[in-house]
Amino acid sequence: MKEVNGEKSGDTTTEERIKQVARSIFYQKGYAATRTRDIAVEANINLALLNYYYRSKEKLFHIIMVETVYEFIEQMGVIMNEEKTSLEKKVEMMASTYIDFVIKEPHVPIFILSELRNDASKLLDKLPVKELFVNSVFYRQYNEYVSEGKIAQPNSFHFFMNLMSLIVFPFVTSPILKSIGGESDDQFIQLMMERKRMIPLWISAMMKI
Amino acid sequence: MKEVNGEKSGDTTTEERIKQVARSIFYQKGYAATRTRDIAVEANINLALLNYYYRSKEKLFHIIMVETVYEFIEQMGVIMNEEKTSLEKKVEMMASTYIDFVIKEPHVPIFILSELRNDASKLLDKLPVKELFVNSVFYRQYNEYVSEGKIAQPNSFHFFMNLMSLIVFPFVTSPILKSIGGESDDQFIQLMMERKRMIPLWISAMMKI
DNA sequence: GTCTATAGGGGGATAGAC
DNA sequence: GTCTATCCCCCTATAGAC
Repeated sequence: MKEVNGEKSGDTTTEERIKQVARSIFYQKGYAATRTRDIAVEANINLALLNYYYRSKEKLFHIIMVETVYEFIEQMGVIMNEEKTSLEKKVEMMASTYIDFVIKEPHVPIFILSELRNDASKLLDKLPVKELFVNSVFYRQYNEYVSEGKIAQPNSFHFFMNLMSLIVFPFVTSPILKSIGGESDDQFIQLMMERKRMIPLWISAMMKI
Repeated sequence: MKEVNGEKSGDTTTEERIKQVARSIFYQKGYAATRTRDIAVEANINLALLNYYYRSKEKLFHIIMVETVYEFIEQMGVIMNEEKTSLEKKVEMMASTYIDFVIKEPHVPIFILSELRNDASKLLDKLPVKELFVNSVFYRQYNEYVSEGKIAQPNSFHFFMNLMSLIVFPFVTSPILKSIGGESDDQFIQLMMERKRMIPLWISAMMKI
C-alpha cells in the first residue's frame, strides 16, 4: 500500500512521513489542539502505526520540538561565528537568512513561542544557548565596538533583542495583519523583502543612540 | 459558602470571579490546554456553575478574547487620536503605556498571538481596527511628516510595525530569556524600563532612514 | 444559585490478527 | 509494518435535587 499510494508519499519512509505531517499540524495548531487522529489521516496511516513508531503523542512532539529549536539556533550559530565578517555584515546576514527561513516556515516562530511560554527551561536547559551567544564572534565584535565608541549602548541585550524583534515580530503578527489590512501573501512577502534591506540600516542608525 | 470563604473572593460576584479565574488560566495555557475543571477548582465553584453562567467553555472563552483584544486596541486608540500631542510624543506614550500594561499582564501578547494564529478574521472582522488606524491623528501626522521630509520611509507599515516590535517582542520571548539568561523577573522589568526611555530615541533615529 | 451525579463523546493508547 | 477493534480515561455539558 505504501508504494501504491504515490500521491504525496514521495520516496520517504513511513516513519519520516508521519513526522513531517505531525510537524506541519503541530506547527499550525499547537500541541494541545492537535489530535493524533488528524496526523494519522493526513499521513495516510492508521493511528496504531503512529504509536508503533513514536510510542506516544508527547514523545513525537518532543522530537519535533527539539529538531525545530535546534535548527533555529544552528543557523544563528553559523552566522554569528564567522571570523571574517564584520558585525554589520552579520546583521545583514541574520536578517536575510531568517527572513528567508520564516517565509518558508511561517508558523515556526509562533509555534516555538507559544509552546515555550510556560516551561521553556525544560527544553532549553539542555541546549547550550547562552554559551553559544557569549562565546560567539558576534558577541566579541559587539563589545569591541562598544570599547571603540562605535556603539553607544553597552548592553548587548538591547542590540540583539532589537534585531530579533525587527526580524521576527512581523511574522507572528501576520495572521492579524492579513485579517486587518486584507493583505495577500504576496504583498506580505514583498514587505518582508523590503525589511531585509532596511533592517541593517535601521540597526545601524540605532547603534549611535 | 461564598461569604464564608473569604480567601480571595473579595467583593466580586461569582459570575465575575469565574471569568477572572478563566481569564488567568486561558492566558497562561491557551484555549485547548485549559480544562473547565481547572477553572472551577480555582474559582472555588462547581463545574456545573460555569455552564450555568456561561453556557459553554467556548462562549466563556470568546467573551474573554473579545474583552482582551478590545482593551488592547482601546488604549491605542486614545493615544493615537490626541490632537494636541506630536508624533514623537505619541510614540513615547505608546511605549510607556504598553510596556506598563504588559508588565502587569505579561501573558496577554502571546495569548492573543497564539489564539489568532489561524483564524484572526473571525474575531477581528467585527472590530474596526483598520479604520481606527487609517482615520487616526497618528496616521495623519505620520503622512504630514513624510510630506515635510522629516521621515524618509513613506510606508507607515514599517514605522508602526517597528514600534510594536520593539515594544512587544521582548515580552513574548521573556520565558525563553529567563530560561537562557537566568534573569529574574526584577532584572527583566529593569530592562523593559530602560526600553521605555530608549524606544522613542531608536524610533526617532530610524525615521531618518 | 449552587450542588451531586451522570450522561455522552472524544482522544490516546494497546491487543492481537494479518 | 500495518491494520481493525476496542479499552479506558478524561473532559464538557446537562439533569435534577436542594
